[in-house]
Amino acid sequence: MTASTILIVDDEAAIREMIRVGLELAGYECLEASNAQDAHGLIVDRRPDLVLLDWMMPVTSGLELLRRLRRDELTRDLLVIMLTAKDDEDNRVQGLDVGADDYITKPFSSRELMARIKAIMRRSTSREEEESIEVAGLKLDPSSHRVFVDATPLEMGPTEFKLLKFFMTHQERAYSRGQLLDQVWGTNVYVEERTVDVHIRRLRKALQTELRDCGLLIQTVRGTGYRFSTTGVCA
Amino acid sequence: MTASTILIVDDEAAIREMIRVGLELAGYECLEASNAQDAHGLIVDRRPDLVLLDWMMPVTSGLELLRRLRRDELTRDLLVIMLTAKDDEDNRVQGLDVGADDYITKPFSSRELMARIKAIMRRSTSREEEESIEVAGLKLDPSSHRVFVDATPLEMGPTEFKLLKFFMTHQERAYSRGQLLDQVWGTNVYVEERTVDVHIRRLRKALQTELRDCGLLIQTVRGTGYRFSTTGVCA
DNA sequence: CAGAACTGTCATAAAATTGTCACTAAAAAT
DNA sequence: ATTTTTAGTGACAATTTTATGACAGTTCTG
Repeated sequence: MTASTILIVDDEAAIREMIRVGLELAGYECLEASNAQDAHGLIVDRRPDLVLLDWMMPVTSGLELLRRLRRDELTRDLLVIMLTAKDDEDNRVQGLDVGADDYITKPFSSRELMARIKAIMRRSTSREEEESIEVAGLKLDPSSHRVFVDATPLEMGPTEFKLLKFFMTHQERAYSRGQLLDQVWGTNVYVEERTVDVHIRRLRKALQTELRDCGLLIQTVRGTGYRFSTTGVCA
Repeated sequence: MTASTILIVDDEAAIREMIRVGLELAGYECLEASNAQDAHGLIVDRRPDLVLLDWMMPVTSGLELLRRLRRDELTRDLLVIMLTAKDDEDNRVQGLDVGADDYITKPFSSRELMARIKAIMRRSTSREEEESIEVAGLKLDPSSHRVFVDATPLEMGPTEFKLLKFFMTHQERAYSRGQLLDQVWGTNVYVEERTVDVHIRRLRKALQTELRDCGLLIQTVRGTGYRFSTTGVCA
């Protein structure tokens, strides 16, 4: 188990269960917050690897918190497992829609919990250090969340940034729209595939400066998807 | 939906559900088998993209079948979603441990089923890694979906790419137009055989560079069809 | 709460790809 | 040497696939 921290929102029973089972955790914490905003803030603060999110939180809504987590760049990649009541199918679907990685119905067995956590963590790519990436005169700095061509900063939205980041870390390879949705938007998100086209366009536009047109770095692969390649100019 | 085939093991209700929902499937099949071995054989035979595996099969055990699937090289990468009874927690855990990609509890909503399938299939598309093929100074890279002569990328349409890929993986052998249609265009597609000629020409043209004329690699076998052979220059 | 920034979808325009033809060139058969 | 087949070509019109601009609903930011 690679969890360095597991953070449980509003469900002491769950964590006790985990401890009982002997889940090897480098650390864990049980969090209580009166509203989604506070909870979100605390989570950002603690930087856990995994969040067990109780759907039936007394005060705030699990859905609301999950939305916030998925919206924020800082917590977007967080693994979130919902804890839902046994028959609460609507919420489950809703949760998956909003971007929960998985759910567990209460009451759950420790074995199931562990299996889920294992599966989820195996599935997710390990987060590594965020170093700035530089390709063909294009520099992307994850920490400052900015992109430069030579020295001039470029303007772009969060989605375009993430898209570019993915491309810069996965060059010279064609990706289908579906794969891009999966990688950039995240799993369990229903978005039209054509939406990718639009964001590609926005990104290409953003990569244009008076000096260089780095939008050419993003090549369209007909019938397949897109590819980021330095073969296409922007020297 | 990219499923070319979805195969349902022993659960007619599930497939009816999917049809009702309008899940766009290129094909599907409901399979019944008296034991795990037979079922495994049938699955190998059908080569589906996804298996919905009912845990409560009347005769054979879902677990046993899953084990077989994971053991066999041919079916190892198959996506498997278990269908389990609502309270059958032990089996769920067991299934995930043995290697199911996900599970759905019955009765499930069509939305949930679709969400799961979509997510699972998107996630998996990058599972197989194809290696680039290199022949006589000609390099075809499936991952980037490109072809190079030496280092210069070549331009060609999707069909020409597929055609070339087929030839490069099936060298030194003559194929009739009909065979090529089957292999490259896909079976049950009604297209004039002479269409192949046209695409052969387009491919030959695409393979021409100022330096080399790799179009010569594609030889015509009079009265029969075409053959890809390194005997024909482009050294 | 108002204004600015983003997002996901559409409708439409613009491009690229495709399957066929008609016609020419090349080979094989008479 | 001619006729008969079979393959190579260039041109097209139909279809598909992408690129774009506009929009309306939301989410941030003050």
